[in-house]
Amino acid sequence: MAVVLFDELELKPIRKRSTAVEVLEVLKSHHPLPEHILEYRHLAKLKNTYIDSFPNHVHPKTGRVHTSLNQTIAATGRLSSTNFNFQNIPIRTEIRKAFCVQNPDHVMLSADYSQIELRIMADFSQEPALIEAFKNGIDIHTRTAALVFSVDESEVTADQRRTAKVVNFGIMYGAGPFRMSQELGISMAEARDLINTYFSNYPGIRKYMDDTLASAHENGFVKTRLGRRRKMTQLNSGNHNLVKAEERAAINMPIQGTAADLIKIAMINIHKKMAAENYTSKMILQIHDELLFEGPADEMDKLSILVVDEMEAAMVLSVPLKVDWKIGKNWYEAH
DNA sequence: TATGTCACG
DNA sequence: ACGTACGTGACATAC
Repeated sequence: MAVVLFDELELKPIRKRSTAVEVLEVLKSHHPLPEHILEYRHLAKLKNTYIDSFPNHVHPKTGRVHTSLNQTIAATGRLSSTNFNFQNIPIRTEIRKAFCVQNPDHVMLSADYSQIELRIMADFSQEPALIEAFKNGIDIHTRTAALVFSVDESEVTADQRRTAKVVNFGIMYGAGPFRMSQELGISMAEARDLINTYFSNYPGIRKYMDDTLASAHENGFVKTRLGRRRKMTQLNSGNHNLVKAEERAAINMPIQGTAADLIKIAMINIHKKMAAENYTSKMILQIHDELLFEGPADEMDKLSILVVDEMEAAMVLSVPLKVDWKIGKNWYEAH
C-alpha cells in the first residue's frame, strides 16, 4: 500500500509511510483512492474480525459463544477479554444485533456507569468546580465548555460541547497541545490555549496531576483508591520520551484502575445478592464500565433495581455515581 | 514473532 | 530535529 500511495501515486507521506486512517483522511482530498481504501478497510475489519470468526467460537455443548476474562493482564487492574474478545464489539454498526438471547422469554439488561472516570478524577482532585457540577447533575462536558469558552451554560453550542468532551478526556490521559490539536482539528497554539484555560478553570486538577507525578517519582509506583499498585519503571530511564510516556501512564492508572476496582466490587455484591435471592438471570459480561445480564423478562423490574443500586453503592466518593440502564432482546437494543 | 492497523472502554 | 493521550485483543502481513 505504501508503494502504491507514496511511490506510484506520489502522495505526500504524513507519518513515515503509515497508511493509518488519520493519514488516509488527509490524503483523500488529494486523490480518490484513499477514501475507497478506508471503506474497504472498515468493511473488511467487520467481516474478518467479527462476522466470519464468530461461528468458529460457538461452543458445541452450549450453542453459545463464550469468552475468557483475564484478571492479571492489564497493568491498571482492568479485566481483559480473549477468545472471543467481547470487549471490543463494534458499537456504531448493527453488529450488536447478532448478540441476542436464545430463550424467547428472556431479555438482556445493560447497565453502565455515566462518566465514571471523570467522577473519580473529581474525587481525587477535589476540584470544587467539578465536584459541584456532578453533585448538581450538570452535564460535565457542557460545564467544561461554559468555563473554557466563557459563556453561559445555556449558550453552549453543540460544537463547543464536542470540543469540551475531547478536552476532558484528553486531559485525563495527559494529552499535550499536539494531540489535542490533532483530535480537534485546530492549531497547536489554539490547543495550547485551550489546555491552559482548562487548568486555570480547574486548578485542582493540575495540582492533583502534579502531586501524582511527584509521588510516582518518589515512590516508584502509583496506586488506586483501594491500594492496587502499578510500578513505574521508566521514570529514571533518562530517555525523555520514555519518561514522558511513563508519566502519562502514571497520571491515568489511578483513575482507570479505581474504576476497575469499583466495578469489580459491584460485580461481587451483585453476584452475592443474585445468588441469595435465587435469580434465574445471569451476569454475562463486563466491558470496563458496563455490566450485561440475561434472563427472564419478568425478573427485570427487580433485577434492574438491584443492579443499579449495587453499582451506585460500590464505592463512596465525593460525587454521586450514576448508572444508566436499558433492556432489549439483543445487545444492540439494550445499549 | 513483530509490526501496522483498527475494534472497544 | 523529534515526537507527541491511557488501557486492551484480533487480524493480516512480513520476516
